[in-house]
Amino acid sequence: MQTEFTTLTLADQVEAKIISYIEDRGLKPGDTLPTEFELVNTFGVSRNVVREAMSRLRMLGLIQTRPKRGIIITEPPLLNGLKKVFNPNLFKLQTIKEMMGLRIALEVGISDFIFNNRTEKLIEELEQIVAQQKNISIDMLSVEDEMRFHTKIYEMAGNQFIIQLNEIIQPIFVFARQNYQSNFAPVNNQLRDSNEIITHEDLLCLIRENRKNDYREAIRTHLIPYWEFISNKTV
Amino acid sequence: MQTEFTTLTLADQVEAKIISYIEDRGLKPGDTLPTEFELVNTFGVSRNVVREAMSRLRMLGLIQTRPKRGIIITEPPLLNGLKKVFNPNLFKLQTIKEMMGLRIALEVGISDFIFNNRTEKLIEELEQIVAQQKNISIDMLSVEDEMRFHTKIYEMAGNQFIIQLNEIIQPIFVFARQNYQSNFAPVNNQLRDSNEIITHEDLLCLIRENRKNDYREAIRTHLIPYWEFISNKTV
DNA sequence: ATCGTTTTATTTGTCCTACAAATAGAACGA
DNA sequence: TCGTTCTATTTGTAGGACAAATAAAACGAT
Repeated sequence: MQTEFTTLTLADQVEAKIISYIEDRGLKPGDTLPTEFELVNTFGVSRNVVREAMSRLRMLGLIQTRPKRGIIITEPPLLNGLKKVFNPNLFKLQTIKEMMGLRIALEVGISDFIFNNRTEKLIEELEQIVAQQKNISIDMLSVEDEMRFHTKIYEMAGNQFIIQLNEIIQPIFVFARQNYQSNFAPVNNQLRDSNEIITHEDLLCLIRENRKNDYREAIRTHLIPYWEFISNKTV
Repeated sequence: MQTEFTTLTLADQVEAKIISYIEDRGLKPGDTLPTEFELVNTFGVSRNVVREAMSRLRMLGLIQTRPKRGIIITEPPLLNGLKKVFNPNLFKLQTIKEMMGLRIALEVGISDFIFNNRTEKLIEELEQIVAQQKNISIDMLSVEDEMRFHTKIYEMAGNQFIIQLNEIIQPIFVFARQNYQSNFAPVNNQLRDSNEIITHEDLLCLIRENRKNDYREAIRTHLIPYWEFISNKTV
């Protein structure tokens, strides 16, 4: 499992053993793990090593530690790790494109969820957002307005995990617009010329009128610029 | 940010500061961080604390450490953290349903990707998989056959991140079939009675014949049992 | 006897020192 | 100039010490 450039430290090993320990015994949130001293004895390593390993699991939200009480297993927030490493500066273009791809797939894929969860209140909130957005140039909204609209769409879908995932990967779009602006403009112009642009207003309208099938088609069209971005081999 | 039940340890604080340090300076993979001793001095904490924080970032794949060379920033594998905490035993039902939801959304959402990436080779591989699968009861495949088919579908979509995400959340379906089997049977029967079942053979056929629009509809139908599972409030 | 308070023992959080192991870079030599 | 050896630096691991928190036990008053 270990590649030739990484060495497996004792902390790595202890960490893996603890994770296995939890899985193998089918432990559940609320159950306790052995104390640091017991772990030191069973693994035959220094307390430092055990503490490094536990520190990692603690960060991931897999355990909680309290003096005297010991180490308690908790239901982990699933995206803690992703959130911490999500820094577009560190990503190569391929990764950025894959994030775009994920976003397209999710937003197309949640269409059914939206219409299943649709409430008057949510629609009104979406109307508010659409009403307040301003074009900064022709058919071009500010990043913030874009984010606000799409975030609300995810909210309507109602899946907390997907909502969080969207929140975490949002910065990718700010980043892409800042760094690859030129890649979006031509597609937009082309779409406008052929009168194919689907605006937020259009999407809102379809949601309000409960036109599920039309929405599924429309959201795909709306996302075409991103699709072009990830398909463009020359960027 | 700190809730009333969690205390922010020094390691938590140092970890956060290092992450900000990387973001604020716009550091990139290959760049180096200060040495442990320098961090000890700048933060005024013990080496232990610094090491706990770096140990976490190391685990996430954000940095690499080597004697004499110091601490080097790397492009982080995005799903390291999720992979480590992904243990269905620890999840409440709501979380399991959300994972199901994610899977449905993704699999519906990647339809366009599949037809964009479709190659003769991949189609043949999918044919192989479908040819080798065996019914364990009427219209019911083994978990392994299910996995093999859908994993190949994700592979056809070609998005590495989504492929990894699918690999990580796979255990949820094994888990759900083992623990909530009874929730799938009635839906399946109902679908069979109304002759609405879409099999893997049907999906393969649509892919082979390049019938993109039909596939988009078919995959939604194919996933109805899962949809019912997550919509069922009484489970 | 019960309830509230104090004490005690345990456990994690932090600091420190020491040494081993790896290695980048300098010094050296052919 | 190139390959080798040496040196200094840096991370990895060990172990000891004490502080802080707190669960559980002991205690005391009503």
